[in-house]
Amino acid sequence: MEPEDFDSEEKEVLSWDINDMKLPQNVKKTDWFQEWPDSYEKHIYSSEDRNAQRHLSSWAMRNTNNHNSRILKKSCLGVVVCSRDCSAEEGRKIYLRPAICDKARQKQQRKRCPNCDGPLKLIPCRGHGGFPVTNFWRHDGRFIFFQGEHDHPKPETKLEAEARRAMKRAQTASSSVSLKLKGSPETKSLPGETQSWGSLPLTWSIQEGIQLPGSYGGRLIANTPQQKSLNDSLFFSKSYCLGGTTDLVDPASTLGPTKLYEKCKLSSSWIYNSGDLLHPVSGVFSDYDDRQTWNKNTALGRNSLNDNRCPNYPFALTSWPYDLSPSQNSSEPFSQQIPVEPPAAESSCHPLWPNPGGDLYEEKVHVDFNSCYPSTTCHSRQEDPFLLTYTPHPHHQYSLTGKSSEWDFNEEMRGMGLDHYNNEMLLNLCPLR
DNA sequence: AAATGCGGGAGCG
DNA sequence: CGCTCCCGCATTT
Repeated sequence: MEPEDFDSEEKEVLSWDINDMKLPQNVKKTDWFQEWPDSYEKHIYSSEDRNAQRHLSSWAMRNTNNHNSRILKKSCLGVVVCSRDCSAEEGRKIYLRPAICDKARQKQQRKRCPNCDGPLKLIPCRGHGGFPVTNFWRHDGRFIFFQGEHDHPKPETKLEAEARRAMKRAQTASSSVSLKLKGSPETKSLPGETQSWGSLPLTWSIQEGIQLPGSYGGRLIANTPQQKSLNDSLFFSKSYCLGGTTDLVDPASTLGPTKLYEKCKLSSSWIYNSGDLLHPVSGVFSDYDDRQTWNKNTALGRNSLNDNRCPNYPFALTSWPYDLSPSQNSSEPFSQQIPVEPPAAESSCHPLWPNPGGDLYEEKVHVDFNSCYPSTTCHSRQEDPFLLTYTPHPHHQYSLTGKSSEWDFNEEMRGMGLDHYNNEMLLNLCPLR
């Protein structure tokens, strides 16, 4: 669709900027939550969207003070990699999620690579003209507006990271037991949480390859119109890549965040339709104003978190198959030689675990499958880092150039039955098997 | 323990 | 002056 095809009202909805005094309130369709907003994107979410309410992102984003209480600004922390650039089984690289808390992050960097025990290092995000990618959120009326962009490999999602930690703990516990039995010195390795799980081959698979249900493995986001309306199904759709937006790479992404942002402001050319993203750009959310509103909504229990019936496992798997889209061809040279992918997912184990942590985006997951449409189209360029990491075949290494974090193996996976992967994944993921 | 959000304050153009 | 980033604090998860 061409911009010209929109009437003035539609243009208003498409041309807003997070900094506008007034944001469009005549939004007919809200967007499905995007876990991995990349390139320059703008989205309008329902104020009832839990993910949006929480200003979530699979990218490791930290709050940044912009001295504007109405607009929440968050900047990307990048990704934690092995300084030795080691490869795990089948060439998988280590991409850990940077801790959001400064203190925790410093602590994290003192830990060792779970795979080779080498030192870890944080690769800062330079997606915005050399500076960290920024996301903006603003609550306004019944909507939550998002604006932002990214350009590097994805780190593991929050859920994955949590899962990994949980797994590590479990491992530690079990190794302690075994140590006592065997008298082996594993416990000493606790410098980094990674160690414990690092010893588990399976872990890697999990971390990298799997997405947790909860982790709004966003990569799978579905953008079909139908999906949008299903707030409660959001997670599900994401996980399963039901909708599948097409994340396109916007040239603007090469610009710095600020410039992009400005560029966007100036041009109302993006076409962003909630479900159908014609022109993805990174986003900023603006729902701040209505925070209370959502809180109320949330309080109403739209999505009860207690609902644990969602199948954790399935989600994880789903992501892959759907991540087909070859990257967003980002031609941008990644400043780091290291592919910043999403941090390994700890969550990988989730599938098997009875809802570790219990808070994995719970709610939505259980969601109605009916409402989801497994579409083959899904996929957004950015896939989950994990997904990427998971390399069924050694030769499937993905090249992380620029922002694109897509791996070739995705292509291969395409066409393969999901079930097949799921099963395999599960097996691989499950350290306890 | 971490994640999140807020806001003071410093540095820079 | 506007913007960004760093840092500490408080609250939530």
